[in-house]
Amino acid sequence: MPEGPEVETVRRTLAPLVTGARLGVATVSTLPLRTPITGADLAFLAGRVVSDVGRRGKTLWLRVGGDADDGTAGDDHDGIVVRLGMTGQLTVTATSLPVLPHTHVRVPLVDARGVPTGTELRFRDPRRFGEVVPFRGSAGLAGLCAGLGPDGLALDDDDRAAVAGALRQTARAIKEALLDQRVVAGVGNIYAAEACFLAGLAPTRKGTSLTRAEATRLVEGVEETLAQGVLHRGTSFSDYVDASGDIGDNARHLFVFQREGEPCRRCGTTIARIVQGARSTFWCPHCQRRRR
DNA sequence: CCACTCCTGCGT
DNA sequence: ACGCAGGAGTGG
Repeated sequence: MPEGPEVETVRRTLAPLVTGARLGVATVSTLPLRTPITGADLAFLAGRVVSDVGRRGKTLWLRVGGDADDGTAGDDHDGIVVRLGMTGQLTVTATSLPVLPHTHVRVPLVDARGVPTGTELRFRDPRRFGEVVPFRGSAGLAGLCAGLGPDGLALDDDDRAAVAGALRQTARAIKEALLDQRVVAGVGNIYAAEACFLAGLAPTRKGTSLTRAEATRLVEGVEETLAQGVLHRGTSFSDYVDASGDIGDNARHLFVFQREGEPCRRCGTTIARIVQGARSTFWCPHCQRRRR
């Protein structure tokens, strides 16, 4: 997926397209997503106005205000959470454009009288590891974000200290620890490897082996690589697109991810690939020499 | 800690 | 035919 920078790019491109817009009646495909839903589960959206598009880590949400068309009273904390999984796409598309295969949720945008405006929100996800989950009331969104650590794109000094401390406490390899959304939210397989590179640390280093200075560098590396990802509007290898359907440009700025066999951009050493926790890790054996 | 699961698609 | 893919959860 779509890791934090990609989800943030979706949020930034989606917000101006839907904020203040009124939603119509959602349609939902029959194939189950990670969390199965039906059209009835999204019926509360009809007639409501999008008030806010938010994100924490890889979790994106739309909140709606006002009351529903069916007369039931709305709560300003109602909405939907969208998780993109590996191949999810959340776009605003002209209704006239072909509906691509694997499109699972469609929500038309309508005017005050309920007349379609000609665009719709679409969630497409070939592998169906993603999900669209309705929530009602403030406790609903909080529950869906429970367990997420601080957002890696918005760390304050307290967060930085907490993340560095958590990394120094785990017996796991640092690259695997970075994938744990409870430690820091929004880091996935691309940016975990990139953060280790920027910190000059072998991805196999145990968290408990890090000095304070190394842990601080690793947190800085996380922040730097995530910020670079947003700057370049996300990394597109296959499926990722923003809310307008545009790909991101960050792949060409990566130092190690998916660069096995290619020369390191810093030292020319051949980038290596190893497997950690059943997932590929790319790294530069020279720039990330193991110390200790 | 690991292995395995959910899925589809693409490259070799 | 097989391995691999940006995620995340479960069960041993």
